[in-house]
Amino acid sequence: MLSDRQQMILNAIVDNYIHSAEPVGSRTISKRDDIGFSSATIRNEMSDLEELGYLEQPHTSAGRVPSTKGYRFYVDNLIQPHLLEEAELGKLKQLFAERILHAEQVVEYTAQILSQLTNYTAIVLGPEIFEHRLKHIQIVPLNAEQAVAIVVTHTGRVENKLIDLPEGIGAGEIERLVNLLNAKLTDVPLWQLRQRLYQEISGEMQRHTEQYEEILKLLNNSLTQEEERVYLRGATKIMNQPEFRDVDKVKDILELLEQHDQLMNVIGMQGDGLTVRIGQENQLDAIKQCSIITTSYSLGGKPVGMVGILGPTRMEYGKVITVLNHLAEGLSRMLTSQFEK
Amino acid sequence: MLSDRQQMILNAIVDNYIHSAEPVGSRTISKRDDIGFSSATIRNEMSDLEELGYLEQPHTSAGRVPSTKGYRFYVDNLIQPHLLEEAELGKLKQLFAERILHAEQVVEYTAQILSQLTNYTAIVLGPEIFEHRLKHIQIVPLNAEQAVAIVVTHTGRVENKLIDLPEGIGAGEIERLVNLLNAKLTDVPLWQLRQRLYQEISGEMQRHTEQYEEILKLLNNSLTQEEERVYLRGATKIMNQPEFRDVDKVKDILELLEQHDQLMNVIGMQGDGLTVRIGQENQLDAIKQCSIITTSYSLGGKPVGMVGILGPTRMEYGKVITVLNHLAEGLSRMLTSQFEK
DNA sequence: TGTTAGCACTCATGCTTATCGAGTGCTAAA
DNA sequence: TTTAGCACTCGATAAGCATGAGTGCTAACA
Repeated sequence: MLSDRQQMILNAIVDNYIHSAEPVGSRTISKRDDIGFSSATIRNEMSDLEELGYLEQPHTSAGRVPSTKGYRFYVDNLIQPHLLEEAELGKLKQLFAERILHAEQVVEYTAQILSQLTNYTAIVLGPEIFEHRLKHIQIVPLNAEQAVAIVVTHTGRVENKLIDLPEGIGAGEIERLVNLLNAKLTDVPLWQLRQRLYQEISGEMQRHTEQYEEILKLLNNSLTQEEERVYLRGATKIMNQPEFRDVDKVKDILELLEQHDQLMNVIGMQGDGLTVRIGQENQLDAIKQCSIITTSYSLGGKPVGMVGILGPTRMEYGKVITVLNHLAEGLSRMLTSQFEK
Repeated sequence: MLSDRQQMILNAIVDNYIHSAEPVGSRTISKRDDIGFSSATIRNEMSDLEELGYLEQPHTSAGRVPSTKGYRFYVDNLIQPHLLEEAELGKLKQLFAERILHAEQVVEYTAQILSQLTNYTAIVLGPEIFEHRLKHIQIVPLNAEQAVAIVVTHTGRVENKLIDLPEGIGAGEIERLVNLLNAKLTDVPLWQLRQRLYQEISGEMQRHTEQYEEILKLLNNSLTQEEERVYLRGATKIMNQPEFRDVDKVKDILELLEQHDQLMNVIGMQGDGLTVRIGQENQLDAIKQCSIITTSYSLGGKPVGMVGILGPTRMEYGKVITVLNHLAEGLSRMLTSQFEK
């Protein structure tokens, strides 16, 4: 275990490095007000901390830089609560004061603000609400061959899909089917739709033509699967970091971020609650020099989505964590109050 | 006016530079099979071409590089038809063979393929169909306070918006209103909706409560304005270009591309048909070292959207123009056949 | 008169060498 | 246990130099 003094020094080094982006020397530390030792003493401790794996030296005559293990210790044990500025809090409050927005829009704004506040890349996922309950189904024929199928959930989410109509089906028949579907399936959770579709309707079905069967299949395929949505903001912020002045490094990261399905791997595979993944701890090579902090937000106590920040390992952990917590809490409150009626 | 030989040499230089990204020397040109002159002769011509403003010299003892004026002449007069490879044509055909897709999805795929084929950044706009005619309006109440308003157009586009309900309005009343709206407004072009809403309905209105007025206002505000959609793919491709190995240059460009409203300025302000905007000819500083090629695609002969490519000034103009033409034509055909029924 | 060979000149690039200084590790004294 | 002192390391920066691609100019040639 690290001694108090070692922790103090480690803390000072990480703090310093986070703000300077330069390897930290012993003298820099000994000059700090909160440290009362000479540079020689610090040097000895630093040497020990390096041996223990908390620090690294880019080369012999350079200062020290925190290792992944060092950051990990910092995040787990040393981090101090960060106070947000008035202006920052204001922005958050403003976001949560918005009304008349779809959940998706809220989430989109969230990403925007998150990125603005932290100056890092924001990734926001969801909300993936398994409890979406069917509020209304509608089929609008466009012409003899095509129609738009629309599903509205109790949360106000609207999904739509273009479908090919079976040949020779009339407007009246479609209307009858839609009425039937609405009567039988309203308030059914979307994830149950598939089985209920056949359970409830099959009895009635026999009295109708096989054309219904056709349409049901289409509905089944197209509307029971909700697409997950990822919002990405401030992807270019990473280029502000001095350690990413290299086009090749940046390219790998931005290419990763461009693929939204990959983003799910980056942010989605984390547990609920606050998670910090530092440097090497990341699976994907492209972001082994980055840290990712995520947390989940919830609806009625149940986690439904994620907010996350991607930045350099040399990230302002304290601030980001505070912002994320605020945001997730506010989002949860907002969603819950809006949809739990 | 440039002599035939000058044109030949300019063509050779641009060609060479496009593929090598290095300033082109007189010897390189004189060695080409299609040029039968010594390097000294070429040197003289190059000197003249520079004086005329078609070429530039990075420094005294370097080769020549085309100026904006040089590229312009190349594009306007020298460019030779480019033949697409079998595989490339295949990808395009495959795209146009897709069925049962919303126009937006087609456009999204288009951007994807465009970027893949050219290895540059693809920007696709639209389709902005002013002729969208109303097919169906629906209002689905979620609870006592909120509802989702949905508009379906004859092209299968679905727009939706969350609205606050006036206090004390009942489900029956909403249904009556919706029926009225559908009866009166079906087949009205969206852009006329605003005026027709009041024209047609005002007579009926007087018989109903002012709550209708409230809802009409909401519909008016929220649904008559269609949002334009920009699709961006392959933004990171610019980093493959040797002249963009500099993080600061890249940053400016990517930051611009991140703002979708700015993209409209980049791609939208062009005329119909094929447009090439080279380097300095661009308004925005961030892309003064880039070229943008755009063309419009149409529905029933009327331009409704744009496809464009953003790359370095040193762009493969011939190939990009060919691909864009193919694509715009195919898209137009596809849209027209799908929606002009 | 147009073309080309020849040659001196320019200048970015890459390599080597020297200098500088931040920072270290070790030793010995306090 | 702490710290002052000192030799040492090594990246960063600058200076000097050679190289070579490419030019412009001149003079000879067809």
